Amino acid sequence: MKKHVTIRDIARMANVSVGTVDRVIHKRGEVAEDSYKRVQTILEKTGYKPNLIARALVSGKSLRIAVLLPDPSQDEYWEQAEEGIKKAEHEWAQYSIKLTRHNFNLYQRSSFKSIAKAVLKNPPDGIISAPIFFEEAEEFFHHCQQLKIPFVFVNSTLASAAPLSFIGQDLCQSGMLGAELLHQGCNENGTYAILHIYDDIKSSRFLKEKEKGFKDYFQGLNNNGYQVKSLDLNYTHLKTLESELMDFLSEESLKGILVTTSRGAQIVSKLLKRRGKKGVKLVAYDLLKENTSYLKKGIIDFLINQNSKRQTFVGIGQLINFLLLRKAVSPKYLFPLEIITRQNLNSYLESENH
Amino acid sequence: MKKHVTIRDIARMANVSVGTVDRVIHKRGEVAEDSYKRVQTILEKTGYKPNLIARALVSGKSLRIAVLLPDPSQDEYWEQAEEGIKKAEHEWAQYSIKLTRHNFNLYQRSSFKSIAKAVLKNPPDGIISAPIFFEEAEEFFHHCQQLKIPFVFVNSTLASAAPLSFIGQDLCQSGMLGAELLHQGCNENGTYAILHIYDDIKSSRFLKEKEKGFKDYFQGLNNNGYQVKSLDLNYTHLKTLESELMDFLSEESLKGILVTTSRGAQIVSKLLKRRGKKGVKLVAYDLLKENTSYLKKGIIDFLINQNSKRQTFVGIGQLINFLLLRKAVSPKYLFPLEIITRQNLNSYLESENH
DNA sequence: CTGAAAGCGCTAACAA
DNA sequence: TTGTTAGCGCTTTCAG
Repeated sequence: MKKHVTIRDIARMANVSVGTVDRVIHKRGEVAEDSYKRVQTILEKTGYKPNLIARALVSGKSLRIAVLLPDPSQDEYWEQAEEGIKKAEHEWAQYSIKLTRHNFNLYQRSSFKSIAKAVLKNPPDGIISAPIFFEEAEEFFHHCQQLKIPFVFVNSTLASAAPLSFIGQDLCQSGMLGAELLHQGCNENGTYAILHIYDDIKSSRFLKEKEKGFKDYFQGLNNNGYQVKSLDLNYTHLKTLESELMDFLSEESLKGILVTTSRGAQIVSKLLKRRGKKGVKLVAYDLLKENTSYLKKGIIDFLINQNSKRQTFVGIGQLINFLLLRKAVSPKYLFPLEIITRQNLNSYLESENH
Repeated sequence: MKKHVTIRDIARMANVSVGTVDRVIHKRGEVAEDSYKRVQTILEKTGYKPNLIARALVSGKSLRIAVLLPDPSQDEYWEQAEEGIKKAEHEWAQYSIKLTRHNFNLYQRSSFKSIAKAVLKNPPDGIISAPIFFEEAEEFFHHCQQLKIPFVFVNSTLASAAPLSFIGQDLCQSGMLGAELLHQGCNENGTYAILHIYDDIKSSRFLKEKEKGFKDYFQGLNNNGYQVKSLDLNYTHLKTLESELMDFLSEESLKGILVTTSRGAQIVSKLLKRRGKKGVKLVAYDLLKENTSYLKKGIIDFLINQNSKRQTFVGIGQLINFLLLRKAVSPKYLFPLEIITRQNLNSYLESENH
């Protein structure tokens, strides 16, 4: 009865041809004012919805999307991100999407700069990236905006760059969650610490957001029995790092530690295992191999999953929705803060397959 | 260069027409043996993948899917399931899918029987359902199988019925998780209980799986300091139920309770609030309004999310993938066991919007 | 400025 | 048993 209205239907109703209707739908001009208005009203009145299937079919032209992310071989987190890219590639194979990798060195801002530049040698239809290096990213994506190349961010964002979409998590809330996981259950007074252990001092920008949440949580308790510490450690001198950490762990009142980086989690886990847990809780991030192994052993109590695989998968999807299917995309796509324990770990690992 | 192989390409390569190729692809016979084999080999050699877009476009016929689920107005869990159905309806609007609701009474097996029967008055192309009433479901879905109507199950399954796909969670593992959440942190000895509070005694089948996991967890600890209890209570006499529960809560050694049903969670929360938490941990299921409210108040410590909304959403998707896009669907689609606390609740509620 | 027409890849009805 | 052909709804030339 109320079958789907097609472009043909409205052409008939407006006494014009399908070509004209298409012109007003895509606002590509060359339409007489009155025809335009006539078509426009009918479009609205009928609530016309284009058939995305047909649209995708006809535009056999293959999109080219640039993947501007850290080298997956440098870091397991970004290796998982690459898996999401691969999965998307497979999922959207029908649309003959062309993804080209542009991997930069995670620890070298100059690398980002040059690799990013190379992307524009042959401008793609869209870009997926992570603005890890603040200034460089800001400059580059401003340039993209001028070139009208849409881009999405995963993992972290850059408000000033106004991406088509940001796919990630609320980092401040994530810090609060970390605090809660350390503190809940045995509501003991004591010292709770947030540890940042990294290579490049400049990536700390995002870690500070987690730290804010962490501190806010304890502040909100209205209880003076807690001491909150934050510690920034540079990874470059492993020996001194370890001894500094051992000092830290020897503190009697220490009740819980949130480690914000994956490297950090591995080091702290190792040391904590060596000296014995002694009631110190440990919360870390992401389903990396070492992390899940320490989780199983009971050294790590909880993991918070950022799901980098799904982030990139969704990111590519958003880009395709926008570029190919011309669907609306939400500017912010925040993932839930997933809590992983020994007992639900497998359910997460297995559902990754979907 | 290596553009996508089309049905036309292989027709040319096999010296037949597209019609013949189509016939062998869909195995609808009427093809000479040698043509068949020739086409088949070329199909395999080229690794031909049909263009799902084109396929969906041409089959303009609208699928009719029957939704055979409990009345959403009876229960908030099933209300959320209905939201997933609505979301799917919206998501797939392009394909002009027709969903017809057949809601049965959650507390009345006879209702299922008659409503299910009505579904077959005008046989749909596919069915999404939840086999809550064992015998009735078994009989009905056997019938569906004979009629070659594919069906998917959400929430719980029926192995003997061999659904096209089951979308849900591992209930036994879910029980283990519940146990872990109660027990972790303060590793105190004491009594841990699993409570089933329901209206219809026969739905207990699924609850027993959770109970098994719950018990297995404590058994696995190799520690005699724990006492594990399970309690089955019938909801019909609220007054006696409450007094029984109060007795139960008064036990000194009680450390934690896992409540397996949503009604149960509300009653236990109320009572626990009245008499004071006194260190008793409470874990319940699902993001229902009352549950989240008790979670925020700190009466409930953790919720395990079964995500009925996404279950039905995915279920419809599986059906459409199979019926319309002819994609392969996995017979089991297990969701991760999501842990909800005060600090990540909002991140889950908000991500529902996607 | 507008309309007619040729496809995108696949399906199915109809001829041969 | 085969090949031919007319669409599915939309986009995009290319003539008027």
